[in-house]
Amino acid sequence: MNRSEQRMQAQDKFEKISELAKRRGFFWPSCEIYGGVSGFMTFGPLGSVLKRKIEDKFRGFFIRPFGLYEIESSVIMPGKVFEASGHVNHFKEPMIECSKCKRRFRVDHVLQEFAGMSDTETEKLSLQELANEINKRNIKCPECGGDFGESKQFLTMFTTTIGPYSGAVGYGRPEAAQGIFVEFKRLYECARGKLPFGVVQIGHALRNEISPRQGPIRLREFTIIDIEFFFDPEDPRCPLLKDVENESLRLILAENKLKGIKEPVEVTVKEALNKGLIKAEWQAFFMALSKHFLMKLGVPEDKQRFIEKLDWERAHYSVQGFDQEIFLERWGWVEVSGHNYRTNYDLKQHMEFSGVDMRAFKEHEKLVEREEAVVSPILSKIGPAFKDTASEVVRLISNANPKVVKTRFKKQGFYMAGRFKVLPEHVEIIRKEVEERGKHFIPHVIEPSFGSDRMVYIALEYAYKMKEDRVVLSFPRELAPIEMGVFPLVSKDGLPEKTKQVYEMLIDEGFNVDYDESGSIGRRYARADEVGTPLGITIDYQTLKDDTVTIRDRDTWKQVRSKIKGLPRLLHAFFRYKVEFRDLGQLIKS
RNA sequence: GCGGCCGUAGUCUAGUUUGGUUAGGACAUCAGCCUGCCACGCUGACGACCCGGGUUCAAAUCCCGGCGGCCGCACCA
Repeated sequence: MNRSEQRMQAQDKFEKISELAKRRGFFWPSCEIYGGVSGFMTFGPLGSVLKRKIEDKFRGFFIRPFGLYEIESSVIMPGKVFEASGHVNHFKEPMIECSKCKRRFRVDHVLQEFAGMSDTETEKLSLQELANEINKRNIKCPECGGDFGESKQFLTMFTTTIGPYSGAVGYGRPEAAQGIFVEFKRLYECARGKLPFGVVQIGHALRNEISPRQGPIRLREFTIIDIEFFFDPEDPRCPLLKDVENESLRLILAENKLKGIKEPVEVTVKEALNKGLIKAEWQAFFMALSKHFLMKLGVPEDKQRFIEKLDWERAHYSVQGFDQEIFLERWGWVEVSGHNYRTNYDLKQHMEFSGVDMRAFKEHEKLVEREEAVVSPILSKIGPAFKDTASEVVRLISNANPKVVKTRFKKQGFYMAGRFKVLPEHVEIIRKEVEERGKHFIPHVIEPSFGSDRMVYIALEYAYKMKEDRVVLSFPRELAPIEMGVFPLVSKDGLPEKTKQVYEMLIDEGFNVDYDESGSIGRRYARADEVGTPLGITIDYQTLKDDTVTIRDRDTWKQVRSKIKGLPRLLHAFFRYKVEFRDLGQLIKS
C-alpha cells in the first residue's frame, strides 16, 4: 500500500486512539529518541493514572470483598524456579529455517503436520532429536520445497545472570504466578492454615516475543494481574456462587469450536456447572466476576465472550482454560483474561524440585483411631548383627511396609532392606493404636489472569465517542484520570483568583483537578472532554455575588448551578456513584 | 524472523518520481490582545526531514545497512 492509498483509508479506532494517546499523554512507544524498541510502552501522565485507577478498581472488585492477599514478589527469579514450573521446557520454540526461502517454522509443528507425529511425541524429543527426525524423514520446506537448515531453540523468557561473577542463570518472570507459588508456605501461614484463600499479584512480567505488534495489546514487558486461588480439591464448593449463579456467560466451547461453530452458547453460571461445561465452581465464579468487571470498564455484555482452549492450545499446567475475549474494532476478539484450572501442578513441581513440603493440612471432623501394623526393630539383635551399619538398617526397616516384610519372611525367610538381609529374629511386627487427626494434601489452584495494559486500551476504546465533531472520552467517572476541571469564565475581573481558591479547596479534598484559563471557555471544555474529565466547574460573575458555580457534565453538556460550600460532599458522593449529575445542583436551562 | 509498503515539528501532512533558494501548510501548544458558556478572532513565538554510512560540487530526495511502524506469513506456551 502506498502513501496515498493509506491516506484513502479512513483512520480506524486504533489509529485515532494511538494518536490521542500520544498527543495527550496516555501512552506511547518507549525510547523514541533512540528509534524506539518494539514491544515496550511508556504510560504517560494521564495513562499511568488511568492504569492505576483500573488496577485500584480491580482491587475493590476482586481483592477487598473476598479478603484476597496482594503481594509483590521479584521480577527476576533463579533458574530453578522456572525449571520446576516447566517454563524452561515449555516456554521456548524449536525453530527451523529453510535454507532456500529463509522462511522459519516450528520444528515440532512441521513434524506434527508432515510426519503425523503427535503433540506428546514431539514434546519428548530434544532439539537435536527433532532435527534428526526432519533429516531422517527427508522433510522439505512446505512453502518452497527447499532443504531445511540447522534448527535453533528460541527461548521466549528473558535470560540473565545473577550476581557479577556467578554463572547462576536467572529469568525474568513470564507470569507473576510463580512468585506466588514459591511463597506458598509463608502465605499459607498468613492465612493461618485455612483454605480456601487467594493471592494476587499486580506487577510486571516479561516475555521475549518474536514479533510483538498491536501497540499496548502485545508487549514484551507488561503488567499482569495474576490471582492464584487455592482450595481443597475434596471441598471444591464455592460458597459465594449464589451471588453470581444467575449471571449469564457467553461460552464458545471446545467441542463447538472443533465443529466450526463460532456462535457462543449463552448459559447461566449455574447451568454451566450443572452441565459440566465449566469444571470448577471457583473458576465459574471468577469468570462471572470478570465479565462484570469488564462491564464496569465500559464493555457491554455482547462485546465479551469466553472461549474454551482446546487440548493442544492449553498451557502445560492447565486442565481447563477459558480466555475472556473482548471485541476490538481493529483486531476483532482479543484476550483480556485467561482462566485456568492449574490443579496442584505448580505446588507439586516446586515440592519436588525444592524438596520442601508445601502440603496443606486439614483435620478430620472426628478423630480417626485405628490399629496399624508397624515393623519394630529389635535393637539388641540388630546392633551385634550389623555393627556400624546398624543405624542405617534401623532407618530402612522403620520405613518398610509391614505387609511386604511379613510375606517376604513367609516366602523366603528374610527381607532385603536395601542391601541388608534382615532376618525375622531382628524385628517384631506389632500392632499399634494410631490416632489420625487429619491429613496432608496439595491444594488445587484456579487462576484468573488479566492483562492490565490491555484493559487500559479497552477502556479507552470503549470510552471513545464523537460528539459534534469532537472527541469525548466517556470513561466511567471513577476511571477518569482528571476528575474535574475548574475554569474562570473569562480570565479577568478577579475570576482567575476566585477560581484558584476553588482549585486549592478541591485539591485539598483529594480530587484530581485541572486548572485551565487558556483560550476560550469552549476550548477548555473541549480539551477536558478529550481526556474524559467528567465535570467542568466554571467560576463566573455570579460566583462573585453568591458563591455558586456552574458544573458541566462531560457527556450531556448540561449544566447545574451549585454552592461552593457544598461541593466537596456532593462531589465525593458523585464519584462513588451515590448521586447522579442532576443531584449536583439546580439545572440551568439553556 | 521472512516478504511488501512506509518513516518530515506535539499531531496530521506538502515536498521525494526529475538531487539545487530560507523544507510549506493545518491543528495543537505558549505569550499578548480579545472573550459573559461549548475548539471565536487578531498579533507574535516555539517547533521537524528516524539513525549511520556511501554517491555527489550539492541529499528530506538516489544507494547500502540499522532501527521503528503498518499489512501478509509465522509466532502469541
